[in-house]
Amino acid sequence: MDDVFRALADTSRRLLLDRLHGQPGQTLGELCQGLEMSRQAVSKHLAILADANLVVSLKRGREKLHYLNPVPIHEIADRWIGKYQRAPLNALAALKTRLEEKKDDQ
Amino acid sequence: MDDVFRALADTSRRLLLDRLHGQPGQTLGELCQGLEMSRQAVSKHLAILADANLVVSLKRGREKLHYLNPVPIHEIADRWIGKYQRAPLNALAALKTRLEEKKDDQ
DNA sequence: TTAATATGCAACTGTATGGTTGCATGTCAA
DNA sequence: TTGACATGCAACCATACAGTTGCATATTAA
Repeated sequence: MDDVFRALADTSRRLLLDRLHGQPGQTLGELCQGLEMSRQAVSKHLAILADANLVVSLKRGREKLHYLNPVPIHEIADRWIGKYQRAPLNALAALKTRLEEKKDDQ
Repeated sequence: MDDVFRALADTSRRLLLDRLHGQPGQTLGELCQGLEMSRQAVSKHLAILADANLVVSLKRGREKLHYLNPVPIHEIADRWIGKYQRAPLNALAALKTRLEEKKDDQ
């Protein structure tokens, strides 16, 4: 799961996921279009995303088609975020008002 | 939102969130107990979490009480993960079986 | 006031990371 | 077969980052 969090930490990689979500099966070259990065930079990002299993790929001739794999994101949502969904929002709201009352505290 | 993803990328910081989730209002010293890190390392992590608004704190005398703020996590779940929840799992499953059929691709 | 406690700040270090350039490999088309 | 195209690999660079050590500041208690 660490791989997934690490992979998601970078804006460029989240952008790539976003693009693959919008249009699945894009090649490396297609993913590069419109980006400021070099092809090799994109390739490295894709490798990191693939290591985290967030992207799977399929070779077709000299091209490589890339697909978003939402499963790790689902798992994070279920196993990790779910835990914090049950966090006491009301208790925090009360704390926040206390903090706002005496703003000098930082 | 970038701050939040960055903050969540580190295992130690997720551990700290976990501890604050289990027992809210802990001081820096309390959070250090049982960890291998130095106090300053924990302090830095807390600063990063605070920048991302994942942790809010409240000064009480010479102590500083730390609380988990689940709001940014909720926002990520709603605004970001929600988008991928609607990703076509079936299409991917089909792709995966294709990949497994000819494993030499990778 | 003084000592102990709790935290904050700053400088420094090693390593991870994002990015580049250059070249190699593999595949398609003429 | 030859050239163009798509991708892969390796070395290199600058910066970010996690962590440390050392000292400063602020609060409590004797």
